[in-house]
Amino acid sequence: MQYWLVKSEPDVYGFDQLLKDGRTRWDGVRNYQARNNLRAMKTGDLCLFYHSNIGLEVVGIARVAREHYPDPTAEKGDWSAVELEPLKPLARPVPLAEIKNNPALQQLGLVRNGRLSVMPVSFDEFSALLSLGSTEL
DNA sequence: GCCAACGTTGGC
DNA sequence: GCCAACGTTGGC
Repeated sequence: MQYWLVKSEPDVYGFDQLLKDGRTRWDGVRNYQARNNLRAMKTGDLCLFYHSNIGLEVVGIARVAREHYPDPTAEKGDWSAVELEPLKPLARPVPLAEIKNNPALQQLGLVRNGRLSVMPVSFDEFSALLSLGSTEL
């Protein structure tokens, strides 16, 4: 079991929309590092869902429902998509500012490289974020 | 709206 | 293969 963090702008596709849809294709990634992370995802892996640009907080947990396959939205190039389904929202969203102030979370990709949209999260980091979010699995 | 950080492109 | 120029992302 691996843990991940994915970013989305909530005015484009937010966690509420994922709850409504029940499942979605995670496509449009056009960054090699993020793509390679998508390819490493296994069915059942858990993803923290972060709202970038608006909100700036971790809002929910999703689960990998389908492993990577060629991204149908890519007209050229070697890109991948996965499918995600919602697990549950966080009881309390965790703001980026709080993450940045937490010594245990300084290694998080979100803090170290603000531009990466799909990143691995260690079990300890995942646990710490759930705890900050007053949420249990 | 600005700008820093990062990735990509293309000339040499 | 280097590096300058440019584009994009995303926090502030």
